[in-house]
Amino acid sequence: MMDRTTSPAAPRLLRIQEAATDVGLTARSVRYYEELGLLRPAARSDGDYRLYDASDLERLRFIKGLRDDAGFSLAEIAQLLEDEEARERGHEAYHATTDPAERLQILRDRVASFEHQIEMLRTKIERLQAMVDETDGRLARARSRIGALTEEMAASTGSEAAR
Amino acid sequence: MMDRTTSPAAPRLLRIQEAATDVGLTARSVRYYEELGLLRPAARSDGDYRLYDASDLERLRFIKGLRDDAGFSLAEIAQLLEDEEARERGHEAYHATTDPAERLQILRDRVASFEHQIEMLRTKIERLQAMVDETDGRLARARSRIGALTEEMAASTGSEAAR
DNA sequence: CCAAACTTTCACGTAAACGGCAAGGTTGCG
DNA sequence: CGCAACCTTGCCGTTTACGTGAAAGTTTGG
Repeated sequence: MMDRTTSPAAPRLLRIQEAATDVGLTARSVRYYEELGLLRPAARSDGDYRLYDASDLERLRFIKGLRDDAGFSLAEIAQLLEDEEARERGHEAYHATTDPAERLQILRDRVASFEHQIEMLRTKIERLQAMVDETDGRLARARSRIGALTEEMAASTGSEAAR
Repeated sequence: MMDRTTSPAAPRLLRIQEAATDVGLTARSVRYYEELGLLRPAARSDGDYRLYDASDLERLRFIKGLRDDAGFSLAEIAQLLEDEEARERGHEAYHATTDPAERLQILRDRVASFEHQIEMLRTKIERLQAMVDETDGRLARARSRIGALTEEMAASTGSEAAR
């Protein structure tokens, strides 16, 4: 009633600066990622302005997450995204056929791809966890020394008080 | 009898190339790390060759682990190592005093430093884990679709066989 | 003692991941 | 329609983390 948008479900497109700050990047970085083939804007305006939609923002957040959190290089990220796209192409191929055998194969490829990605991440996690464990051990030793020391001190004050 | 090394418990020093390949780095990287203040060789030969001992190798492995596994920058690693050294200085200060209160303070600082380091690592782990979880979910969905599909296929073959 | 292999410092080169600026085109508000 | 604010491509600059010599000194087996 009140909302009289022209097209049904307008996709809400953002220009580069807004898209970038939205996900915590700079416009320059976003253009650079495009240059590397990590993404392409959903559309361009008449005047050739880049226009990004929600899925683009998701993709940008994914990239930023991999870069900042996981410390992956943009080249590695490109690889992961290529795998992702292979899965999407698989998705289309999946709907393009009705042959259950073909569909099964597509799904199996997806599974393998996911498993590969998970393994990459798990490897990193394990190594980080090993470092945490080691530090944890040293932390525990320091704490037990604190415990021993405070007991000692309590004992000595106690004997003083007892005198 | 057979082993007639001059000094008792000779520290076994390596020159840069052997030390580097030993831990999976290049000599250049090791020199660069020294330039950044990440480590200093345990000794120098008469002719000024860098000589590394076991603890140097450990330190180099630590650096490499942080760089490769955790994706930390050398600047971040420098920070972590500085914290570590602060702890070591604390260790010396610890043995230099007998005042229990002072010792307690030193131990508390150590604990705080360890806790800080663990938190840094845990943060990274959590973010990676979140990515694993998401991928895991997608993996599960793909697998359940495989399950449904194979059942479907089994059913259709079954009905054919039943006819 | 000598040559091969290793090392030193100094210096320049490079790939990755952007930052920043110039010259010009685009949008959109008043 | 005018102009401020944003965008475009192009290009050069910068930082990080090394690679790659060059020229000279050091070690060590034979």
